[in-house]
Amino acid sequence: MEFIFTIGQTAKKIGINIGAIRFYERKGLLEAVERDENNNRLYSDYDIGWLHFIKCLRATGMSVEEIKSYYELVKTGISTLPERTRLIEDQRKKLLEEIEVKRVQLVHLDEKLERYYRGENY
Amino acid sequence: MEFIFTIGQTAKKIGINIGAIRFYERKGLLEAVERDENNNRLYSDYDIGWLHFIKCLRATGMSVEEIKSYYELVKTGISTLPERTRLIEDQRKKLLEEIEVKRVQLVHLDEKLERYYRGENY
DNA sequence: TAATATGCTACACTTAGTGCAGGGCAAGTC
DNA sequence: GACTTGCCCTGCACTAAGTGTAGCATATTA
Repeated sequence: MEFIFTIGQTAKKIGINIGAIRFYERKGLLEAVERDENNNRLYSDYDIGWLHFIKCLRATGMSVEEIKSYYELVKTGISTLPERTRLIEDQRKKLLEEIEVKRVQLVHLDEKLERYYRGENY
Repeated sequence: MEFIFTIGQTAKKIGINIGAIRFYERKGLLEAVERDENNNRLYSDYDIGWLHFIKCLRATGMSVEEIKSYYELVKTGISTLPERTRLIEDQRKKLLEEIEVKRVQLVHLDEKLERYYRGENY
């Protein structure tokens, strides 16, 4: 009961496009998974967990290239834990900055709306 | 004293790439600006203000295509104020959602870091 | 037996730019 | 006068991170 999900089921479970999964595989973010007798990909719970985390990292703004580097570290083992920690910390910092930028833009939109609500044209 | 800035000065003022400005012009987000006798673009304070707002809208995640539609409405005049208000309101909503997504991802990163700090490999 | 659903690969296309090649023009300098 | 530097021009190629499509295979279901 290890490899149980087709790519379609996997994509649905994670909330990601089938093409994106294949794309990540091509880019090396993902080991080439097992195939059934018809050459169809099969995903285990473990694969799905990792894909889920890929989605999470992408949502934080980490690039595919960076995720790949991170994945290489994961594969190397526990010795890379400090470096991985640093990578995630960096990403956390970038994410905080992005949120801050978005918040500033929110204020700008609110100011614009205020003017529009007062009937001003600009 | 109306057209005073070269494209380089303008880009610096706004904090945007020269190529991006030309790109926006090509896409119709911007009227083709005045040129000097050597065919170099010249930007007025008004142009710079609008470019600044383009940058702001882009930072909220509004697409170039949508900004173009918005610009068409601006050009049409005061009669489009309700529609423009709706567009900005929609964008505000999307932006709030994006901020929320980022915040959720921040929590995920923090959880990951917590595990890493405890020496766990995953 | 035929229609429907799902999967495969390979390739083209998209968005929002960035970077580069090849050239023009003006100012400063040797 | 020639040369270098610095800005600008156009047009084209390239990038990231996918998405969409064509053409094909296989499996289930009516």
